[in-house]
Amino acid sequence: MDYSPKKIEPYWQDLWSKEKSFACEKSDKNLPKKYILEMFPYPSGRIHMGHVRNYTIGDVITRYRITKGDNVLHPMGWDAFGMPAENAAMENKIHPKEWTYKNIDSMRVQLKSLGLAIDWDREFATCDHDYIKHQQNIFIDFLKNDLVYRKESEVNWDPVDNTVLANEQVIDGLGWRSGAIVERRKLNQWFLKISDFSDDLLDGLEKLNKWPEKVKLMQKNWIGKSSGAVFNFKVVEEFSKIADKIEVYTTRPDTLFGASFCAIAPDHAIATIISQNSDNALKFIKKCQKIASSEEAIEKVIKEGFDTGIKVQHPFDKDIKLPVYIANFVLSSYGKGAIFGCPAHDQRDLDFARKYNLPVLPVVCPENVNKKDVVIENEAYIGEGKIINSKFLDGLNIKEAKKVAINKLKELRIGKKEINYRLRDWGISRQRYWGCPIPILYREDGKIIPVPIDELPITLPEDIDFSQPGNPLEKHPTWKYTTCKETGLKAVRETDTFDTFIDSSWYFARFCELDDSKPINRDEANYWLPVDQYIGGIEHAILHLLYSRFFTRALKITGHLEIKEPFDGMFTQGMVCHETYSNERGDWIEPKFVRKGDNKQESLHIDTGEKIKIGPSEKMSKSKKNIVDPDDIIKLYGADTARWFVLSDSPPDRDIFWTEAGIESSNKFINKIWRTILDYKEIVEQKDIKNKSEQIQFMKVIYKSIKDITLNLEKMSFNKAIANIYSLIGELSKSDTKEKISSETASKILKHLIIILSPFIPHLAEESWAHVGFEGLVCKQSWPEFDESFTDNESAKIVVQINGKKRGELLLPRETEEKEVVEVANNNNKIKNDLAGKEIKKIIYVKGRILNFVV
RNA sequence: GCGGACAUGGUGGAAUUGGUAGACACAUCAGACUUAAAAUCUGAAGGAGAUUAUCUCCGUCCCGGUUCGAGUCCGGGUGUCCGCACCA
Repeated sequence: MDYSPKKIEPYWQDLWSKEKSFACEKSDKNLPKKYILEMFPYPSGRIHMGHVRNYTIGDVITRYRITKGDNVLHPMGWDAFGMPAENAAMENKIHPKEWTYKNIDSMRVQLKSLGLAIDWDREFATCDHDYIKHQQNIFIDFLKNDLVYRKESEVNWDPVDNTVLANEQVIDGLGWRSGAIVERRKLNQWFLKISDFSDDLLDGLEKLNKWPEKVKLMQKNWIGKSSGAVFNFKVVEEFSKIADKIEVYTTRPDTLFGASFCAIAPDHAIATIISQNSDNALKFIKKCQKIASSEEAIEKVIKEGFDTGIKVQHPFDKDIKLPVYIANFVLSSYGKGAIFGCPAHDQRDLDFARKYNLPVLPVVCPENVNKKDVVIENEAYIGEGKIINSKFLDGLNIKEAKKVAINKLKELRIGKKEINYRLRDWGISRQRYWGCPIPILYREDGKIIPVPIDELPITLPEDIDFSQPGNPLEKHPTWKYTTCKETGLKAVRETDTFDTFIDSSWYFARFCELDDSKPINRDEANYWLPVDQYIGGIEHAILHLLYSRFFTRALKITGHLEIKEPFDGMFTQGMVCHETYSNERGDWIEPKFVRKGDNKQESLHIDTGEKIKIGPSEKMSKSKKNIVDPDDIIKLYGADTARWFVLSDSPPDRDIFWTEAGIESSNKFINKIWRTILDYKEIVEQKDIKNKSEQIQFMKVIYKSIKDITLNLEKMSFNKAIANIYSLIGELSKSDTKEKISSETASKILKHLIIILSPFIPHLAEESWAHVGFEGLVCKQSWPEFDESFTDNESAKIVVQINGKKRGELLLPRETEEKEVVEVANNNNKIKNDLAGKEIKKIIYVKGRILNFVV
């Protein structure tokens, strides 16, 4: 009987669906719970291999936990708002809503064809009116609890299209559609006070011990807590009309005597004043505004400054006067938007000082270097040392000098110690149509008020025009005009929509119960949350996870939740990569159009016969066309084979390289499993009795495998679990094994084997379970316990080393004492020879492992 | 530019967390079955060398260090990938 995924996979998918096998029970306090969640997908229309990998990993854990007897929640939804829908509207004249829901429908079918153990009863999309309603409700609660405010903030502005651009739409400083030079422009926008939680978000990381260290480190650096000082530079008298002081933040108050200039951000208040009287300053500021607003763009730009002519006094020495520059690398959003530069001990300041011929005075002397020999060439010294050239700070180390300098600033009443954070408040306004409307009214009397709760949801108008650039909500003839019910005054709606990160910051709580009456059902959330295992790409390591952690805290303050941390366990999976192919004209070619030539050396286009150049394996992307469509793979090999491939070989947190050979070999092995099961079924039916002592050996094989696979599953080492299965099947399918195994042993092994396989290849497992004649569904069986009495513990291979080099090995009982092992080793011919004529200085023995002679 | 990660045979990876480097696979080669091919089964295999059933040396990106012992720990470097706040 052939293995036919085309027939069996849809059959079992239908059955699971009909029987609601994975619809999870409501909270049952008597049952241990597990909430397994993968990051929900953006409904682009087609699933890609990254999805297959992500959801397969989650599915294996889900199915495994079910067999372990847990009450498992494993839901699915859609992160449905976002720019691609608007782009599709502009390019293909299809309404974003229609486009999105169509995509959801086709992706749901695709996901179901993977055989995922998902509770589809809890499905929702973030663009559903129901979800919008609750999200707007939450926002109003945040507003009432003082977690929201409005301020001016910069955006990328395309002066040709008259529209706001996302960072990804700015390519080398130019708008992606118009090609115009992008400018920075200030808009009034809504912000969430995430920075109030900086310390709490930082401290919370320590307790997240089921998170990857690298993710926690990235978040820690992102929050960027630093200790330093704020203080004022007094502006020299003759410029006092412009300003009397400049406030700066520094983490190096110890280097203050090495200061040779001050620099302010291009949008600093003083820069604005200066630009009113200086065309050159204005020109320079305008030039700075042409740099895109992303931090990356600002940091990469060549460092330049504009000398304002203003001078400030050194706080510790009135006679030292420093020039003030407007500099393109000073960020107004960090610290005070102004710094002092100490070129000797900061590379960026040094580069700047060399460019504008500013003095470079070293004030830190490295250990073991004479004060006179400290010379700064083209490299700033940022290491430890003793302070020099700094009057009252001389001779102190950096740490002491910081303290003394801060105390002095305090004494002079011009500064103080300050803790600063890199994390800034979360700007949530987007000038786009396809997002959740921000429920705010601007009343004609100037008041800004939330929309009354009973008027929610504020939904998007459907009759919109995408032929004009800009936000269609702004341009809609009627949508934004309304009246305030309470006062009867005229009002205008907020036409900005929420950042889509808001949508994904609480969806995991919504899955606990689709409660009509409120966003989050507290009882259900209390049972299910936190998510026990969250799984997603490393690209979300900072923003999405940090926003969700903040949101959960904010939801606690507003009474929606009782916890602070949403995700107890976090796992970041690697990307799916594929070789890139291009023809001689440099066009990218999809892998399915490439075949090997007759000599196997070259690759050819399947239709045209053109030679194809093979490039390096990179992350699958539409732009390079190095995509393999999961649908094609499932049609050709079946979902079980696809699942098997994405789990095997590479560890799940590393990148995986998709290859034709790899998927084919997976398929071959799946077939081999099927044949082995059929063979064992026959053995069971023959009812033969075989040699008894050999049966114990076979049971040892299966129990050893159960142990290895279980431990590897617990560690999420799916590639190793799969290697264990390869070994097991290899052992079981040997003709010798099949001859000697008894009917009874074969039956026991078969039962364990199929259950073990079920999380990985659920369709094949279900089919074999039924085919062999076991009762019920395999997905509802209990995971086999491994019996330690069958695991071989008695003997051990002990490696004998001389000076750490392997010279031989001995097979001895595991518990053998050192004395005895040395004796056996000394009687071993080879080791005796190797030791001959050498003086043994020391013997190191690690029980059951290694014996090392040091000679 | 800043922050983070990774680097082991021809290829993907394993190594009990400082104790036999290369498990398990892919590709390759040889054999069996076959008229033949495919499929399947069996076996070989890091590199170099020798006195070739065996043994020796070299070998985990590069340079240096700690240790009886380093793929694993420490310092320095190189390369590749990810994130940088309006992509999701």
